[in-house]
Amino acid sequence: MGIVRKTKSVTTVLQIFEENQEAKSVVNLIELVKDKMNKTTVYRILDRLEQDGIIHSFNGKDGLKWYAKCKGCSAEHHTDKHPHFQCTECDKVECLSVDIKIPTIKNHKVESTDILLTGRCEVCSV
Amino acid sequence: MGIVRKTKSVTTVLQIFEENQEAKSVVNLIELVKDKMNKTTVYRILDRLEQDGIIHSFNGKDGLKWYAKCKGCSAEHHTDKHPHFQCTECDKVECLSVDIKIPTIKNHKVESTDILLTGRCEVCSV
DNA sequence: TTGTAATTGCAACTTAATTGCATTAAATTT
DNA sequence: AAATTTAATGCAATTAAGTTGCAATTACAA
Repeated sequence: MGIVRKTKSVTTVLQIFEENQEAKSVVNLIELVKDKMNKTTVYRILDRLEQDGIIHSFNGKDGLKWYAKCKGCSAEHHTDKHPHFQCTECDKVECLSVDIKIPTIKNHKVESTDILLTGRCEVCSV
Repeated sequence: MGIVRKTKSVTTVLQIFEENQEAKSVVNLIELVKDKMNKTTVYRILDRLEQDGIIHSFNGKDGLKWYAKCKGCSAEHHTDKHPHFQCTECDKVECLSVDIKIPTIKNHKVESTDILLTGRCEVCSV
């Protein structure tokens, strides 16, 4: 179990993810709530929210950790095979709802799949 | 252009990639050559080799940077859409030669694709 | 209201990666 | 073969993401 007590900090972080579906980097999140809580707290809350399947994490193009709200995950069944798209121009990340087929790999037991597409987003591809 | 002079350090790093097809993390590479060159040199050589299309880089499951030898890349045409597989047990990374179809994303100009599969490798899945 | 254990703040720490600058050494020219 | 040029390197310091230990705080159940 991740979150046990619904503290002010937890509520604050959750609100950010509920405002829109956009993924956020930890760095970005820390900046957003820097007047309300410590960065360690942010890391720990994100950990717990992910354990509960409320949000999911992935690495952005620069290796930084990003989080976004899950649409159909629980603590037990944490399926997030959807790909992410990061803009090379504005760095923004979107969750994509396309389905990508991964073939089985001989002699390998694939447990998770991380797909990051990079390029120009709608706004930046003008 | 990346590499201009073929120094001892460059040769040393290249040899490592030629020994086998296995991908190596920068941390691992620095450790391997720590008696022969400075870590800054390792970072810079890897940068240059990648610019020349001799090796390619990607992020491993922990966000660390990994490098592996390219099979059909040049400085101009750096196509590396092959996925990578990292073992959750031994951390080893392999380049996979399977082809994964990425659908076009509406209003997005996809420039590159990074796919990282994680799970148990052949050795660790016993 | 009180007890207790989860949560937080803070400072220190770890580690990957970068930077500036003086020095060294490939490789070209003389 | 020596001189010249400048790419490449070493080193120390720095930046930044992420972690840890511990004391103080606070949610919440009894």
